[in-house]
Amino acid sequence: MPTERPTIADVAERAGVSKGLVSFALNDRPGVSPQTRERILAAARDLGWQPSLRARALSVNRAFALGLVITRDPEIITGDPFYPSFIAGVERELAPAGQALVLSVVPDEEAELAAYRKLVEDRRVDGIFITDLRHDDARIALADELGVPAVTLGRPEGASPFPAVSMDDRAGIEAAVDHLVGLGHRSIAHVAGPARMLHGSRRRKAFEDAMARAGLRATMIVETDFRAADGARATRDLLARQEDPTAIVYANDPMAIAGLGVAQRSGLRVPEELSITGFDGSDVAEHIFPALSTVATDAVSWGAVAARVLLQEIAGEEPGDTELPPARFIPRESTAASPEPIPRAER
Amino acid sequence: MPTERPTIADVAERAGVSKGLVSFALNDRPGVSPQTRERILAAARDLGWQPSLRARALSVNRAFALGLVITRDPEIITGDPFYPSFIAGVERELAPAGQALVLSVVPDEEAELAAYRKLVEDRRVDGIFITDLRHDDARIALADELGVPAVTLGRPEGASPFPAVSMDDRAGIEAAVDHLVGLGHRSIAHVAGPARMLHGSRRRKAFEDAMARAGLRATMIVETDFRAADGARATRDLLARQEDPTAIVYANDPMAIAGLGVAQRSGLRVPEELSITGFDGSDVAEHIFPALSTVATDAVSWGAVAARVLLQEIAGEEPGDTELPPARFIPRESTAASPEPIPRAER
DNA sequence: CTCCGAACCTAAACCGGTTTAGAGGAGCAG
DNA sequence: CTGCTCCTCTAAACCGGTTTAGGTTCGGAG
Repeated sequence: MPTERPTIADVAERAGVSKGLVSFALNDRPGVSPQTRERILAAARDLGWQPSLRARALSVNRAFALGLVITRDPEIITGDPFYPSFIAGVERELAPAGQALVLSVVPDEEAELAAYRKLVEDRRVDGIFITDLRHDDARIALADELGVPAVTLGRPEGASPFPAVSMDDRAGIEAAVDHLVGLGHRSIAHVAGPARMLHGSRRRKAFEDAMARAGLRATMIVETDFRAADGARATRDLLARQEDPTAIVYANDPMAIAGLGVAQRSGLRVPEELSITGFDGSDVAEHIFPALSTVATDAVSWGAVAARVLLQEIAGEEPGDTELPPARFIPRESTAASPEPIPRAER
Repeated sequence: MPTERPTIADVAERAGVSKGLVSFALNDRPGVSPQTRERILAAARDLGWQPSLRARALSVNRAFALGLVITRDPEIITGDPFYPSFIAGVERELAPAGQALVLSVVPDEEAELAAYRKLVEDRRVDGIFITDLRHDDARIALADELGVPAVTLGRPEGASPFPAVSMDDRAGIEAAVDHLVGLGHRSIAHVAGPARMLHGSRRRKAFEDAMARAGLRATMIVETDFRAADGARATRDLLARQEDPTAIVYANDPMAIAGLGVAQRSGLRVPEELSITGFDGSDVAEHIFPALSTVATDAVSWGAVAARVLLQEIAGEEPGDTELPPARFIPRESTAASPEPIPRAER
């Protein structure tokens, strides 16, 4: 049976000083003579004293934890390559700082707001991550109302009192389009994410801009919910159209992989007859056949930097916005020269 | 500016009673007259009082949180379909109970033990989940030493003081083998998980048993680290052997998808020339071509039940071991009748 | 020799709850 | 009327730290 864990009072007694002085010594604060400090530290060591995070939390009014809420239908959360890496990056910063991550996974936006509110009102966390920004994102106002430090992944549309950590995903999409145009494609479609999600519409805009710059019309765009099933549906839609795309730019990898499945199933050869690009650099995308050309984002760094910024903010500094290296396009096997434009009927 | 949040003392003053009585009233404990109780509740409501979790944590010596440590190389964590669903299930139980989940993601086993220890010694959590059991798992002893309630996913090998929540994954593997044998396959290989992970070796054993029962020899088994890249490597190994498998049973979906890629790349038609099965029922597996026959596990329920058991344990009950419905095999398109056994040379 | 300030330290308040010991009053039995 | 019990409630201790106000001691300046 583990004997009662020693408290600061035990240390004080053993060192023959007052509680307060022990606290000073242990926190490296001035006003303690070197000998006494040494004696106190020795006593603490002898007793195997460890600070009680709870007592500290109560007296200094800090949680020593950060909060993240992920909004995903639990049945379909699988397959998203972003969060696990992001969290690993966050952890990389938090662990050495003695902070922890409190995670909530909720099914919808209503529950999301409630979860953030609860986390903050319970004072479980000192700051929150706001990921997957949406248009008119209610979380910005909520965090502001709650007076909690926050960091946003990407810059929100309106004014935001919080620092943003952004990664230019436009560059990756543009590079993908440029790559395809360079291969002779002129009929390029885009399977977009939800328009209400900022990165969904931003990638779509990037697609449109890149097409325009290439002198092409971006007419074939299908909106999805980012899920593999919807990526498959969107691909079927596109392949059923009059004007047949010779290339499809997907807003994420799971949809691209599902789209590849649809194309292959309908007898289309990839990349000979249809080129495909993904987004997010998931592990498995590299190993399918043909290997998926995709846009890699460094979610690990994103998490690490966001965590660092949030900690700075909590510490009272005023970190500015941060721009991470842009997402970069990785050509692999799923993209190739555009086929001769042969009317579908003759195929 | 949010005015200072009211404390229990404010409520007491407004209701004209002592702090202690307020605490009694708010916790529905006997010894408070109905009128007074009503007055106290009204006062709390008027002031918008909310309990301070921190103060409560300190006085009742509880964290109101559970801990989970995930061990994965951050660079390759992506693609694992299990944890996101598992966590969603956990959350489903925790949120209504007013509990939170503290998550750590660490790169290796050493850091894993340190993370658990830190979580518990900091008293950040009241109980821990032990997932991905290994042989001679040091975490059992650690949890025992720390005296922290725990729940294991699956039954560990040795004696364990903790309740286990298990899902029979053997059944799924056996069903997969039976399915393949029924299709005429006799040369079936297995791409296994790490032998030191319990579910890795258990699935392998299930494979061997099922093969034996069918009167077949389980000679073609390759061990991997569960990652897509290693699944691809294992597949190349198998396809390079003398005795050519007509079917491969993979220990998880990412490896199966990668293996499919390898097969297709080498010109093998799936399922006509090679049948493939996966494990875990990831979202995307359903949408590739051919759609992956796989074994579905209900990770969401697993999380929910594990959380419930852990909460019971913390509440002082002594929940027994739980057995979830077994994993079940879902035949799709990646499995078909065995090809005629034609020596490779003639193909 | 006196006075002042710095250095070191103690005692006590504080964070915001829970819990215990016991006070006071009402109701009831004897 | 007395004594006992039960009910309701208060005061204070407690959880384990941090922080503040203030008390000693000592050396050096005047």
